Amino acid sequence: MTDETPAAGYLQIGEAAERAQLTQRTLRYYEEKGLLHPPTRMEGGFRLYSAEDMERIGRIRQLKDLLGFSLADIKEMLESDDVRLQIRAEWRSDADTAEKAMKFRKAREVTMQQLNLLDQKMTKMAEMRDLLAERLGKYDAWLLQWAPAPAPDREPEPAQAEG
Amino acid sequence: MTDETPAAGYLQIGEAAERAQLTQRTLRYYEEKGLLHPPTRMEGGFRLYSAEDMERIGRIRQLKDLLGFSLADIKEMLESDDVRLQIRAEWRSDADTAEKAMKFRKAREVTMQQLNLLDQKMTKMAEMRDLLAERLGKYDAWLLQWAPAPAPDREPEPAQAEG
DNA sequence: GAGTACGTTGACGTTCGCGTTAAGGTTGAT
DNA sequence: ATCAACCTTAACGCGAACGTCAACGTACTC
Repeated sequence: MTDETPAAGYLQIGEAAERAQLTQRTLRYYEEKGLLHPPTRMEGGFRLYSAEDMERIGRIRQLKDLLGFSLADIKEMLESDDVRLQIRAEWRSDADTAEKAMKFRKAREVTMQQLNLLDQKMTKMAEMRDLLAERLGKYDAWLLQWAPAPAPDREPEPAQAEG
Repeated sequence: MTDETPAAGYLQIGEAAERAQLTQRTLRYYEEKGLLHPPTRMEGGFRLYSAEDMERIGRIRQLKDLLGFSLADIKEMLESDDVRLQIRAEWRSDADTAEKAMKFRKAREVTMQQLNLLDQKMTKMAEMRDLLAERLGKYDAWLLQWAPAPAPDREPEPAQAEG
């Protein structure tokens, strides 16, 4: 049993950082900034990241790298996620239905905003893509006609446009 | 003829900044960092931005806001654009075809990279979108069943997923 | 119990992407 | 000639998002 993980399924900050492709400093920084909930600790104080923590870290990377959001923005988005999870956790509590509905509506609204924002970005990106694709086509046409030397490396398939 | 523009079609930095929704400082900064070619100047040294300059500025905004790229990244992307424009400018020069072909291949390659990068981003964004949409659906289902109070604000149409 | 690898909390440093004076020159109208 | 509006460069400042020590504690092995 040469177990490398100190507690089943939990990761120390070193492993966690490596798997997430981030530095330890960054993880601590995210925690400091409230993007990550303070993870559980070992007796001695070592941080232990759960699978959920790792998921959340992944989300952060996504939102940052993919959409280029600031950590502040990401924090907001994650907090709306938290609302959702909290709802699931409270599910069995007998708070009256109206209250639940309120939370749901809140969560729904935030989700909607996120979705709309994403759609906007995607639309614009699609425009950019088309422009680039067209440009590429022109290059290829020219090269085909004037320099029939090496076949084009690889054709990028049309992203997801199909009739 | 109360003409506000000092030279036909050219804008001073004030107007340019306003139209581009950026600050003067930012324009100067972009120039300083090599993202913008030094614009032509008036006798006294005032910057004069051409329509092409303005287009380029627009591209920068797009790349920054939309994709969240760093200015360094954007500079690279723009430089590949410059290659393209340079080709068009040199078009009439009688450099031999082989040389042109080289440049075209170079330009093609860069464009391809940009396109692939965009496709990657779009794919991931689409995944995120689907996730959010699904989540939204669950909220709506719940609300519909348990709290038939206010009709949902507006339905976001499925961005471009069909098939 | 000594060593080594890994972790902890500060605290200061750095780069990016500008914002903000400061001090002065240019333009165009009066 | 003067004035306001606009511009110039230079330089310092600033928040975000970490990097990088320093000093010290923990965990596990031998």
